Amino acid sequence: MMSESDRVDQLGQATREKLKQFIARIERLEGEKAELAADIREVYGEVKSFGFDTKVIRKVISLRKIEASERAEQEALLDMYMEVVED
Amino acid sequence: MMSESDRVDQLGQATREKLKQFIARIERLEGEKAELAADIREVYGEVKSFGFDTKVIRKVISLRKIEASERAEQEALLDMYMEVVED
Amino acid sequence: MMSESDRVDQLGQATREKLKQFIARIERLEGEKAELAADIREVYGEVKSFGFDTKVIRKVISLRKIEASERAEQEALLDMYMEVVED
Amino acid sequence: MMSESDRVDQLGQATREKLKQFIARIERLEGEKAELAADIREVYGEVKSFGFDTKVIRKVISLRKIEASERAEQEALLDMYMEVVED
DNA sequence: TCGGAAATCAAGACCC
DNA sequence: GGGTCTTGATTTCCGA
Repeated sequence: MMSESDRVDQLGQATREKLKQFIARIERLEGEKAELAADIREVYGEVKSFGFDTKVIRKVISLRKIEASERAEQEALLDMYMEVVED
Repeated sequence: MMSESDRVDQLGQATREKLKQFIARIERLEGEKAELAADIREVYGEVKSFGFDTKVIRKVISLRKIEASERAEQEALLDMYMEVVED
Repeated sequence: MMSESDRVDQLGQATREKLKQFIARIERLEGEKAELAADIREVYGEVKSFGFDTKVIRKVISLRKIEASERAEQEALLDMYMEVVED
Repeated sequence: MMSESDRVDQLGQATREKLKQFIARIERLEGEKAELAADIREVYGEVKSFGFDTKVIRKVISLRKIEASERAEQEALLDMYMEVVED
């Protein structure tokens, strides 16, 4: 059977290059995402040291997220109605 | 190396029986779930043949689902406040 | 601008009633589907507490599903042959 | 019973302000995080349209992540040794 | 009906 | 160790 590296060798140089670029882009984006996650954790740390209950804060934020998505849904629904009217 | 069937043969009869029962239960439940999915698709078919726009209906239903979860979140938040008061 | 509720008001009473019924039916079916999903999750819980590897069980079930659909395909094929013979 | 808003009113103005700031910061960070997640999804879309198998790419990336953390572990170990030598 | 895009769901990681 | 977050897999959905 053909080994993995043999197979990789058969990829064109350009293809291999493209592959490397994709991986690099994804890894960079994931790195930034991980940094943001760390930042968020840090803020929660501050929140706690300030005497707030992080559990409640989390719940508030998740509630607001749901509210936002409800607004988005309502707008989407309204847009659909508008289209009906326009036609 | 020991083949899969040899290995299965080494399971006790009772264990094998139990395994078959689990699989049967899951398959039955998944079958029922699939039936319900088919029923839902069918209702959307009726909806469409009735002249309603299924896209809108879907949006309405997802909005109502979000509303329900918002209510749940609000209750959870309220519960947390209540605990604070009780303590 | 005409509000959404104004527009809904313009739907005939019967149409509105029908719409409500459709939504109610779909929501009921989706509720039942969600219950079954919960049941299935529960069975997997039992499976695990029984010492089986759920990952393997999942694979077995998906294989059996594929086999079943293959069988169905083969039967369909056989039916076609049969029709040819009959005709 | 005291309403939620009554209770919030009892918080000092400064405290309330601080709370709002924390929530705003977290929501902003989460927004950016969500954008990055969308970007990543987009890149995977490109990957696919380029003819690569995303499953394989994902596996490569997760392997590289593990390798990176192994390297980090080894460096940490090496640092420990170095400290011992230095002391 | 197929294929891709999106939602959903469960498992694993990870932090507290 | 409990709970939350994230990821990966599966399923579902829609358009072509």
